[in-house]
Amino acid sequence: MRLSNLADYAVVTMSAAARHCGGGRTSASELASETGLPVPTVQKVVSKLSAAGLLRSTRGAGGGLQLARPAAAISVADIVEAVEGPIALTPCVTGSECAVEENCAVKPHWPVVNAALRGALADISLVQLARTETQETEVA
Amino acid sequence: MRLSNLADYAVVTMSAAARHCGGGRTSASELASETGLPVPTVQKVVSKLSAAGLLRSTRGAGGGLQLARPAAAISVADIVEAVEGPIALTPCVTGSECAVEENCAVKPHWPVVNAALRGALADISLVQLARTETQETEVA
DNA sequence: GCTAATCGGAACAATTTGGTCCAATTAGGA
DNA sequence: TCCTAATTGGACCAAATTGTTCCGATTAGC
Repeated sequence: MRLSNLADYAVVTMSAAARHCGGGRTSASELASETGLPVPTVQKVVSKLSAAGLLRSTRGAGGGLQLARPAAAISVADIVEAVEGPIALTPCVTGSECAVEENCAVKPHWPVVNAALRGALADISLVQLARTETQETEVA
Repeated sequence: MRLSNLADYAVVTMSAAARHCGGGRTSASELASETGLPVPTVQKVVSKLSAAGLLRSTRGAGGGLQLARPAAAISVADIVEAVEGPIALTPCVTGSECAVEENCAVKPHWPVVNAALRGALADISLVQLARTETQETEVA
């Protein structure tokens, strides 16, 4: 019931990358120094993120990373799914391989919980995360 | 982002145990045969469940299990927390040991998601799960 | 054409999880 | 009163996933 560390790092990394929306060009090492995470870890996170289509990477010298989409169109749910795969609390939700599929009275209840979780994650976009820590309690 | 198998088994096991609310006395092997789960696995699940105070166990011959509380007072959140510990998507929620605690703009958003998930799990009680699979779509 | 810088994937180590077994305990019968 | 049988409780071991690190492939710039 806990988010994996990689997914947590991915959210932080994307949050840091969103602050470079103007320039658009950032490197993995720069993101590592900004977030305080080890460089190899950020590299792995960035790889998964770009493989999922959330980050656009340019190889070679002078290359770098940039957001594939505007920050408003990227939610925390997208980032988590990019790293951990589809959000599914139980195997029943996606596939159907359940050891006790016959008399499973619990199955019809899982999609409700799953939707609630995913909805809560989808409600948070990158623009809300891109604000610095000195954000005040804005009366939204 | 997936529930552990043990927690899934625990929910199924408790759902099966709730159907014995009348007699109150059930054994782990009986629950295993009803759910189709391997016996040792049910034993382990039952141990954690009784250690958490959700199940009352009586040792010795003729002993057995029974729900410590009425089924209406037990929610899925209780079962999950009994097996996996407190529900916390990130370490920030419970403790404060975060590698990037300084400039973590993501931290204030996690309690919201965490509460949404826990609320969805707490809304489902054992009485809803105790119904057999032949339950119809009751217009609640 | 060469060098330097960067991403991408592969390999290794560690932690947690899942499964199995045996010992401690106790009610029931002789 | 003693013995037997049945059941839970905790401990042990194997496996999978996760987390970290490293090295190779690729490309712009000189």
